[in-house]
Amino acid sequence: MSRENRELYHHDHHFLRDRNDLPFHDDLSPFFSQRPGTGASQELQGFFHLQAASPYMNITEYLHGSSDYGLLSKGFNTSCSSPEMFGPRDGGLVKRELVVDTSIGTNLNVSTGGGDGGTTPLTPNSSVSSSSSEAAGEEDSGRCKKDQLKVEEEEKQQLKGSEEGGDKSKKVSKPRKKAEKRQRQPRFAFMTKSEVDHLEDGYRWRKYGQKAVKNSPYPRSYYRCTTQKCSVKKRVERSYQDPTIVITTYEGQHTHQSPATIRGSTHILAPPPTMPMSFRQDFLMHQMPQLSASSQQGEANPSMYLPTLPPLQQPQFPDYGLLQDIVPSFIHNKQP
DNA sequence: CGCGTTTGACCCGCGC
DNA sequence: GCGCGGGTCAAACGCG
Repeated sequence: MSRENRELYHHDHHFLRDRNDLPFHDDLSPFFSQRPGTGASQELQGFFHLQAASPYMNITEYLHGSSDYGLLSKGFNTSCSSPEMFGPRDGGLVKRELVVDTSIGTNLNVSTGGGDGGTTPLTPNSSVSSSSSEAAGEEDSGRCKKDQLKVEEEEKQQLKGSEEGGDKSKKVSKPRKKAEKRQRQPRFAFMTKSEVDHLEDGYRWRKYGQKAVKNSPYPRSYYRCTTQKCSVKKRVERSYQDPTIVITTYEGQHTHQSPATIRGSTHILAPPPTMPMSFRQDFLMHQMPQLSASSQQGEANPSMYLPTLPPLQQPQFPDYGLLQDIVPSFIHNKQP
């Protein structure tokens, strides 16, 4: 590790320890903190509050303890924090905060054991918006009809238009396909301390858009998985409050293995089968950016990241032992 | 030539 | 109804 990196490491440490104003974007903050009755000014505190107040609600427990998506969803909704992960990558330094949002999506609320998948209020400390999943469902069903009608209408108009020979706009010569309603997928957000915007996660992404973010000098980039029939998307934006923080939001589940995984790194970190595929892969890829990046280049070298962990936290896996080890350590750091 | 990025325009939902 | 902002499309462009 270079001297520069070492300095960054210390900086990062301070960041975690001292900053109580973790930066979130307006649109992301609701994912992380949805406590009713809290003002906007408390959005940021909300997330931190959760980290501190829910020491036993970490992703590892859900990986271990839940055999159904409902519980997993609950846990995700509660917000999870990942360990600090340091290591040189792409010439930059990467540290990660893991935050999971499934409040928008409905896919995770698959038949929960207790039937409380999206409706059971959690602890007062949790940030769960239990109604959002339901609402999303209703919304979806409502919108579906609407959209279908719209599509039919558009088709009619298109026919009309072609008959009349009118092309009002050059740009939109082809009407967009809207047969399929835009469905909200489960989202999964990471906060990453990184110098690079687009982080390697083992998948291939194609950028399909970029938008300026309101109240932020940094644009938001939209990526889509390049694999055919895989509709996973991700948004990448830089926090306007702390430009060193990159917020990556995944949406959807990969219908395939990651290229990096295929190349033989799965035996090192086999995620639990209970975790949705994309979450498992993305999560692990994000926990092991160095690994995924290096394995992608055919030079897997776990020692690249192992030394960054204290001896006791060095993974004893197979399996996801690393997560198990790291998450509590991170949380312990948060304990007074 | 294929693949990925850029970028302006369009779509759509939502709040007022 | 209108405006705003987030999300997406697709043509143009760049690069290897």
